[in-house]
Amino acid sequence: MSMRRIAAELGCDPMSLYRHFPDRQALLDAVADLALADARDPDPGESWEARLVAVLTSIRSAALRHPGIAAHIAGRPPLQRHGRRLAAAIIGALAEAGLPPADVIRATQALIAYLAAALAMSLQAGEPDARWRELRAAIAALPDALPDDALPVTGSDDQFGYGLGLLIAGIRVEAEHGRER
Amino acid sequence: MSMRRIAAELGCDPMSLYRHFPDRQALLDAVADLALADARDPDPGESWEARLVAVLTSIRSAALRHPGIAAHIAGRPPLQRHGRRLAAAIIGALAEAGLPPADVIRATQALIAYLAAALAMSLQAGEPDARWRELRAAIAALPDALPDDALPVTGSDDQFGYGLGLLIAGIRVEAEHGRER
DNA sequence: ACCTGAACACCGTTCAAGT
DNA sequence: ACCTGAACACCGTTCAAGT
Repeated sequence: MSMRRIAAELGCDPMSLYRHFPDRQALLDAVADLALADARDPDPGESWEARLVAVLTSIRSAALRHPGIAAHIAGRPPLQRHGRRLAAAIIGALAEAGLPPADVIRATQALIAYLAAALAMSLQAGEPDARWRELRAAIAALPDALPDDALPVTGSDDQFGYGLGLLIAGIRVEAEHGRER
Repeated sequence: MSMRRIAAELGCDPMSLYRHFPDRQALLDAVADLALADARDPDPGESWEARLVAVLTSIRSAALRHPGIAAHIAGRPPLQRHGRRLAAAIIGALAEAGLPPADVIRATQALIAYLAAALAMSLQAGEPDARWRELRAAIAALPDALPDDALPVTGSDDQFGYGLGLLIAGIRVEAEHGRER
C-alpha cells in the first residue's frame, strides 16, 4: 500500500496522488473510512446491548473484508463519514444504557480501543503467530489447564465476542450503579 | 528506530546487528520485552481485581516510560521473559477470580488487546490528534451533552482506567455466573 | 571463518524543470 | 497555471568482496 504502488495500479504518476491528498496518511484515512461503508447501522428496535454487539461485529467484519486497509483501520480508527455514523450508533446505544455523557465518551473510546486491538490480533493471526502459540503451549503445561488444542485461538470471532461481552457486562453494571446513585 | 540509526548510535556497522538478531522485528521484540523489566508483579496479598489493575497499570507506565519502543509494544505485545512473567500474573488473577481455563485465556487476550490499543491511543495523544478533538466537538454539539472541555481526553490515565474498570466488572459478572452454574 | 560495506529494491516527499 | 518525473534522504536486507 505504498504511494508508488497505488499510483502504478491506477496507471498514473505517484505525484498525481498529492493533487488529491496532502499525504499518504490522509489518503489511507479516506480509503479506511470508505471500507466501513458496508458496516450497517444496528436495528433501532433492538436492545442497547444487542445494538452494540451488532455495530461492533459489523465494523470488524467490514474491516476484515478489506484486508489491505484493515491494519490502517486498526491503527487509526476512521473518523470521517462512515466512522462518525458508526460512532454515533455506539454513542446512542450507550446513552440509552443510562451512562452519563462523560462516561459515554469513555466507554466509546474503550470499545473502539478494544475493537482496534482485536482487529490487529485477527490480522496477525492470519500469518500464524508462533509467539501466541508458544504462550498457549506454556499455559497448557500449567497444572489444572486444558490441553493446548482446547484453548481459544487468538484473533478468532469467538475471542472477539468474549471480550466484547465482558465490556458490555461492565457497562451494564456501571449503568446500574449510576441509576442507584 | 531503524537498523541504520541503531547501528550509528552504537557506533557499529548496520550489518553487525544481524549477527545477533535474525531481523529488525526480532531485535525490537527483544528491546520491547526488556522495556517491561521494571513493570512490577502485583502484591499477592491483594484481591484479584486490585492485582489486575496494578499489573496492567504497571505495564502501561513502563511502556510509556520508553516512548521509543512503546509503539512496538502496542503493536506486538512482548511474550519473552518479562512479557510472560506479567502474563502469568494476569492469568493467576483471572484463575483466582474463578474463570474456567478457556475463559482465562479469552479474558487475558481481551485485557492485553485493550491495553495495547489504549497504549497506542496514549501515544497518538502525544501529538495532538485533531481527529478525536473534532469528534469530541461533534459530541459536545449534541443535545443534552457536556461542554467540549468537560469531556475526557483520549489516551489519558483516566480514560485507560475507566475501560479497565469495565472489563474487570465484566469479568466479575462472568465469574459469578460460572459459580452459579 | 568471519566481518564489512557496497549494492539492491524499495520508500514518502520535495521541487525544479517542462508544458 | 498545471503537471511531471528526476532527485533527495531515507529504508531493510542480501551478498560479494575483502581480511
